Order: sequence, then C-alpha cells, then structure tokens
Amino acid sequence: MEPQKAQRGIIPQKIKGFRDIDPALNQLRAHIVEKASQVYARYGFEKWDTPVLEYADALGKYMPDTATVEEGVYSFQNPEAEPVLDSRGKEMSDHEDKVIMEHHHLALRYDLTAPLARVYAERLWMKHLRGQVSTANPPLFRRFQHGPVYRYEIDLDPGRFREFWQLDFDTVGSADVAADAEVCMVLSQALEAIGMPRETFQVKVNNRKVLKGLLRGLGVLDDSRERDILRVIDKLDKVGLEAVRQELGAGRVEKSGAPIAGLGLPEALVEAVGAFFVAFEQALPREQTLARLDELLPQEPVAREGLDELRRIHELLAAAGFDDSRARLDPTLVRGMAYYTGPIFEVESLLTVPGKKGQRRKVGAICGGGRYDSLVERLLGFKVPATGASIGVDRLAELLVLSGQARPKATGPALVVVFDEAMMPEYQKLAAEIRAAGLPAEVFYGAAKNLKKQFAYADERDCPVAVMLGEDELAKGVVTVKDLVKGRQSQDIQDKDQWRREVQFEVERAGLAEKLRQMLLR
RNA sequence: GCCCAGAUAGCUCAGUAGGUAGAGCAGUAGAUUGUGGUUCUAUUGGUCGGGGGUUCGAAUCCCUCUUUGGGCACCA
Repeated sequence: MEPQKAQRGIIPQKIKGFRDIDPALNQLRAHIVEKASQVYARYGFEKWDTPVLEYADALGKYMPDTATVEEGVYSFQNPEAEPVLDSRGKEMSDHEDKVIMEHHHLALRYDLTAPLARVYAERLWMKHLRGQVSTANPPLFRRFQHGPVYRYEIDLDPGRFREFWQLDFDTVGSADVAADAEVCMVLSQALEAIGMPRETFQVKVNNRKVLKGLLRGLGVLDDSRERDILRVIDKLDKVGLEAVRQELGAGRVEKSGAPIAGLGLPEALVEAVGAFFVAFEQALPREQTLARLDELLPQEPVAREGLDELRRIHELLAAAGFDDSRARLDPTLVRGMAYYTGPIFEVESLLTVPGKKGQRRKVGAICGGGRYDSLVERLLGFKVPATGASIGVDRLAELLVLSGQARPKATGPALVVVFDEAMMPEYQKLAAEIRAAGLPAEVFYGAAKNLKKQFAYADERDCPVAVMLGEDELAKGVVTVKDLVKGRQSQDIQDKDQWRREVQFEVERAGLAEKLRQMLLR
C-alpha cells in the first residue's frame, strides 16, 4: 500500500489505543500498585513477574494458523526458528531424521492469568511427566503480579485501551472455599489501603453454581444455552429487568433503532428467571440473602452446593471481621467470562463521575475475579483448582481522578535557581545538601538562564519551593527561600514587591534543610 | 460489525441567501535587565480532517475515505 500522490511521511505519534503515561498519572498508578501489593503480601502472596511475550500456544485458546492479527491478541511469528516438540517435550524429526524447525507463533499476553498457568505448569512439568503430581496433590502456589497486558480491540470505547495494567493475586492448588472468602478480604482491604473509603465501593460475591443450578432446575441443561442466558443476565444492572426479560424472550428494539435479537426462550422460563432476579433487586444483609436463596433455589445438587459455599464464605468473612458493609452476597452477579466455575467476585464503585452534560455517570466494575478449575488443565492434562481476582489499575486511576479523589498533578522538587553560571559549583553543593537531607532538589539547567524563565519553569513543574543563592546571600551566609505554594495562593496581592515580601525570606544556610523539610511536609 | 452526531489556531468553540476565516484561553515579547502568580500592552499561530465533484468561486452544497464522541453488539 504505497502512497501514490505524496511521499510517505514520518509522523511522531503513538499507536492507536496506546498511551503515554505522564508523571502525575505514573505517581497515582505507583500509589495504587504499592498499596495494594502491600496488602497482597500481608496475606502471604509473593510477587512474580513474567515476560510480556509468550508462545501463543502456551497462552491458550488462541491458535493462529495464519499470520493475521485476530481474536483480540497481538501475535506474530518468532524471527528465530526453533525445534518443534512433541507432547513429551522431545524434539520431533522428519523422515530424514532432521529436527523439524519452525518459527513459532508468539503473542503478547492478554491477561496475567494465562501466564500464571504457564508458570505453574512449567514448574511442575518434569514431575508431571514422572507422574508425581496429579489432580489429587497439586502444590499450592500463591502469587501476585502487576504489569501491562495487551488486547487488540477492534472498537475502542473511551477508557478502553490496547495496553493497560492489571494487578492480580491468585491462589493455585486449593479447592478450599476459604481461599475464595479470602479473595473478598484482600480486595476490600486493598481498596481501603489505596485510599478509598469503605462506603465508596462494594465487594460483591456470587457463585456460578447457584446460577447453573437455578437454570438446571428450570430445564436448561445445555452449556452453550446457559452461557447465552448468563450473558443476557449480565446486562441486568445496565439495561434493567424489563429489557433483560425481552432479550431472553422475543428480543427488543433499542432506542437508537438498533434491533437486538432475543433468545426466544419460552414465556414460563423467562418469567421464572425474572422472578428470581426481582427477589434480589434490593441489596440485603448476607443472612437474609442466604435465607431467600434457600427458599428460591431448586433442589438441584449444583445449586445446593453453590449455596453451601456461599454460606461458608459468609461464615468465614464474619469470623474474620468482615461484615456486610465490606462484602455482600449478590445472586444477580454474573461476570462475562465463561471459564469461572465457582464463586465469582466483583467490586463496584459507588462513586459517580460527572459526565459531559452534567449528568452523573457510573463507572463499571473496578475489580473482578473468580474460581476457575481448568486453566492449567490444558497444559498439564489434569484439573487444578484456582481462585483469584484482579484490580483494573487504569480504570481505578481514572476513577480516582475523575471523581476528585486524587489530583492528577505531580509535585516537583525544590528548585535551585542559577543566578550566575560561575557559581555552579556552589549550586551543586547546595543541591547536594538538600538531597542529603532526603529531599528532592534540582538545579536549573535550561538554556535561557534569566530568572523569569526559571520561576516559570518551577511553576510549571509545580515545585513547592525555589532556593536562591546570589552574591548577596553568599556574602551573608544565607539563602533566600521562596514559598511557591504560598505564592500561588496569594492571588489577591497585586503589588509585586509586597507579594514578594510575603512569600520569600532568608534562611541561614545551616538551617535550610530543616526549614525545607517543614515546608515540603505540609 | 450496526445506529446517531461531530471534525475550523496548541485547547474550547463561533462562523448558511456559497465571495479563500474570528473569539476566549494558552504561547511569545515587553512594562519589571535578582524573580513564577495577579495586572496592563503588543504579537505569533490555521492547505477550515484527506481525496474527489458541483461552481467563475466551497469551511459552507454533494460523494467518498479517515477519525472523534454518544448508544448497541462483542469482550478469552
């Protein structure tokens, strides 16, 4: 596709769906990751990092036989040819006994869970071959991980990116419901540690077995049918019960005129499903939710098993001091992903964000997770139970900024003003003194050294203070400190000299660090 | 992939009986050659998203592509 009319240009620009992260956002992101990680670690999870690039086969589901980018994954062929291995890990040969070489398909990771499965399976591979591990004795593995993941989204909604961060924690190798209860505790505590007050979010728990059991009781036995129904129900809080009813039945027509095909379920089934969700429209205390589930759920074994698990989760949460305000049972929770097999989790933000036309916009889920059995199965051939959850770092950061919980502005260092280039050694010494006290300091290195520029730079960087040292100060053994924060606030003073007198003062060189410390800690 | 609405200066936008463009903010410079904010003055910025068509003439009308926003579908 050569441009025909003009020479192809080189335009400096980002790939669509990718972002530059400025210092302010980086600071916020680091805060989120650090606080949540501390909580994860306090529960015993250990931090792992894995490569962003993996063999496409290992990531699963996705098996490209062409070189095209499809299915939402960035992939390409390895420029390096490598041997093809058989299922026992041995190099395969052709009829001339030559090792078969291939350029394997590689893919950027699309989440952190698939690489987790690979790490876990890779560590067990030899034992697996020797038959020393099986579904009866999977080792316990608890790790947390954060970093960028990549998805080739065709349509980019606002707030959706092709590179974004996740912050996961998972327990692999335990089928104990206690591990699921713990997920709720970790999520709740992590968000509080990040600085979200308890009343601004809600941890919600449900169980896929409950939903499965409900549908079975109503005669839905087919898995793909079940998935279709769950997908519609997942939209409940978005479109409302009536719309869900219609979509389960004959379908409906969107306000915009777009028709939405219905599943065409029989009237009686739609009504039964609708009735169940009406019963849980209002948030109830966990005890009451359990009691009502007990009444409404059919005597299907799956349903009862799911209910027992929820009951157990409630017990354990209560024992650990997590009451209704910190985690709630929500039988209407579905979650989109198909691979969940047991308890599922979601954190909904209760903060609203001012929309374009002044209306309040709700932000969706900021965390999600659940139990999944089969992720490792594809790699090792037997089921390994696992449960965990993930914080959507970027979505949370955006939420904090938009809702006014965090200000998106990085604070700059103390700026050492350069009066006279000849005194540069003195400025370096001064900056070193400030840094030695553990405070950030920067000497001005810009091209134009007039003071106006230097202060404009300090203002732009949001520096809290500027430190000035000229011949006068040097002779007196002092430095002049300018309080830029106060200066920014004193907009009512119009007289230049008076304004200056208000915001700057001389300090003995020896007491400078202490004075700056006081100012920076405000 | 579908429906709707946009694309004009760095940003937010104005600009219809079709006659090659304006405002506010930002930027730059000065008042203030040892000073950011505030105030005042001057001033730089635009192939009006790309291409094609209608016309003597198009930011304005038509077609098309690209792109942005709002809905929907999809989301391992």
